Amino acid sequence: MTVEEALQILQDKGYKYTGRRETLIRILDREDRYVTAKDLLEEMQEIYPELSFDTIYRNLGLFHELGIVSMTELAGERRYRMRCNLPEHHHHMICLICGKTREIKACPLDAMWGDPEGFQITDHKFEVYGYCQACIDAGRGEEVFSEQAPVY
Amino acid sequence: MTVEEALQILQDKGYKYTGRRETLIRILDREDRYVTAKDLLEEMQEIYPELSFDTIYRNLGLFHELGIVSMTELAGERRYRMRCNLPEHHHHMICLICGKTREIKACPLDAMWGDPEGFQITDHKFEVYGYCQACIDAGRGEEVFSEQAPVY
DNA sequence: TTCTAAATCGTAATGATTCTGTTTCATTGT
DNA sequence: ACAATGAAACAGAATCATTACGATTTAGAA
Repeated sequence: MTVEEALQILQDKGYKYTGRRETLIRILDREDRYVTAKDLLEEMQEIYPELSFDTIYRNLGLFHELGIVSMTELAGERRYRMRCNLPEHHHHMICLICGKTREIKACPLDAMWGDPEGFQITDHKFEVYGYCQACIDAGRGEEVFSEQAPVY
Repeated sequence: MTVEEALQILQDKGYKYTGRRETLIRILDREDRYVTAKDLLEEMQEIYPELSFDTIYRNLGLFHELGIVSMTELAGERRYRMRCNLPEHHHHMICLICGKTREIKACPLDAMWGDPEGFQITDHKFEVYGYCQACIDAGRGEEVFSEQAPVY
């Protein structure tokens, strides 16, 4: 998903253009990895110091609804990223340190034959977690997700 | 995982036996599906009216650490269940209405050849969501997870 | 039975997310 | 360009799940 495509979607659906929305989309695009609402707020506040969480959440909610962003939970925290542009259905490897992702083209559901007996499938999640080369090389590993959110 | 096995693990690791712990384990075992901490508190309070959330979370944390319970997030809420007893690694289909699970023996990672270039895998998640036959037959669908936690 | 550390209680703190009332602003029609 | 309209944003409070803390109780060992 490019910035332009995202803005186009908003316009097509009749949502208003605002500088905040465009900026938020640009930040998501630039980050290109899973980040928290707080991360986004802090980046937004460099430009709009008065910006409130409300605006972040409201827009993330809208963007998610419109398929502009993806959401997942890592180490007990919700994280968001610009939905990636690969048109085909696919999955991701996610770096637990920096949140960057890498595509996995195969989908395990393809290996199953439709709905199993007595269960109607509506959705699924396949995510592989670990460390990306950049984080390994940089010796990172204790910073970002390290204080592993309490297990419960 | 049976109640006895769970209690044995606690004893082996030197944790104290308490009626509350045993009761919590028995409830988890009886439920045999993903439930919220609140669900557990309410069931526990039928027996121990004074029981606090602290006790629920502290024990769930401990149990999770010891591999007695599994945790996942459905519709924005953390849910817990007694870890199932299948000894081999496997995954689950999860009913979005009642939280019951069904095993999937295959693991998509088996289809991959070790770590991909430049990514060190530490963990993964594969879950299939939908509706179980019992919930379909009972015409459920609007109750349990229906007020879909806001998308964001 | 006594002692000690662990477990629990009671309650407060935290932190993320959501909501409400008011104000500002983008868009549309004049 | 200007005013009207409704959406978006603001400010701050409310809510909810989760975690933390000091005091008390209890399990298990001596």
